[in-house]
Amino acid sequence: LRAGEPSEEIFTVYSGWAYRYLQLPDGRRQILTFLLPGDAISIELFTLLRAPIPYAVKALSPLIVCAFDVGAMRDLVLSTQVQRESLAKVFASHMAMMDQHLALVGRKKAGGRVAYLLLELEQRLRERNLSDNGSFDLPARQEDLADALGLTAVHVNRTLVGLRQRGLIQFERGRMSILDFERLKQIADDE
Amino acid sequence: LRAGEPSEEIFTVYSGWAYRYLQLPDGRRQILTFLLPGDAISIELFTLLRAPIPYAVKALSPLIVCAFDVGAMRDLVLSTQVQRESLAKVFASHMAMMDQHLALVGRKKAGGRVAYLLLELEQRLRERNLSDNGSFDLPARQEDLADALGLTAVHVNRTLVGLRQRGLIQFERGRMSILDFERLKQIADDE
DNA sequence: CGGCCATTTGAAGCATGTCAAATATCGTGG
DNA sequence: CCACGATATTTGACATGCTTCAAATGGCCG
Repeated sequence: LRAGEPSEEIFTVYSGWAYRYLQLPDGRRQILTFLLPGDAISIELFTLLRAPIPYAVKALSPLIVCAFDVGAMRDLVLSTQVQRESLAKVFASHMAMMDQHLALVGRKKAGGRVAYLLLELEQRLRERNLSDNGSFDLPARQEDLADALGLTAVHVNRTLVGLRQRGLIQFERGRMSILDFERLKQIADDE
Repeated sequence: LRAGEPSEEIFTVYSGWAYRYLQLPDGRRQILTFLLPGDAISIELFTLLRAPIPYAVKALSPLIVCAFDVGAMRDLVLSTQVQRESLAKVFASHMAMMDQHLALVGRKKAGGRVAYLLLELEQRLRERNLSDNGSFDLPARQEDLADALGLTAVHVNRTLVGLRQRGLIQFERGRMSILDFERLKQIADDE
């Protein structure tokens, strides 16, 4: 999805990963959210019709999405009290997540940012039964993690290697495992 | 407002400034949004009842707020098509602003961050007739700007002084003036 | 097997942070 | 109304975390 294009359809991720991002005037890019299976892309389209979205979306892996007509979807999610409650929770938890990311990027150093992101991804995947005991598929390259965390790919690499050497994580091409949740959480909090 | 406390009322700012922020485990703080006259504090309470808010809010200056019963407000904003449209726009523009901030903090250096923030504040104030030709009251201290931008108060100071020496802005205790919008925009884009 | 892309590592530079002290401004009580 | 203490801004010197540039290594796919 390109920034600025209005959409007649609203999508959700069925399988695979994608990401929402902003392309800056100077060419750099900030990844705003990783979109995982079960996530809605463009949640504002639940209530906003015919609006251009102010960001772009790209797939990180082969992606299967579900497409819904925005008008029909809007009528559906506003139709009952239960639906409206659910929608409100989707918005609220999305905003809470974005707030956390801002604090992460604004106030933590590399170690804490990487640790937090890994823990967050693992938790979101676990809720969807896509994490096997801390081990999960990670289609994002280190450069993608960097663009999400406000760092350089090189520095993300150094940080990941550091965590691996300390025995906290393990990873290879396309796969990540968290070995020590406790110490990783501590790093996410402290650094 | 303290983080974690549910609220029976939803507030809007009538006059004065406030800010939404997260307090991190290590004591540091990230300011998420400056709340200006006309802004709703806690927009998720428009649709979400009896939910604890995941951030705190503090006044930056003597503050007058309007308080509304959350239940009545929710019924009101969902009552008509026009109201629902307005609400959707409030949510969407809030999310777009937060996305921009994340990109700002994640991918720009100090000069660009400060320039962007000043331009954004001036624009939001101008829409409310609170900017006199680029000149406006700024109750935030440099330390507050720093906590919003992911920088140090010292470094914000150096950056501001730099902009002043170049003749782009002017400021004294509690007041800020933008002298050269064009060059400031250029810095916000380029740096 | 060869080429492409991602990861890894090293060395050097720069932006920002930290610490400390001087100056300026504000609010308050005498 | 002034003097004082508290708080904010400003400046300097130095430390450091992150970036940049460059090259080597490794994995994957055609």
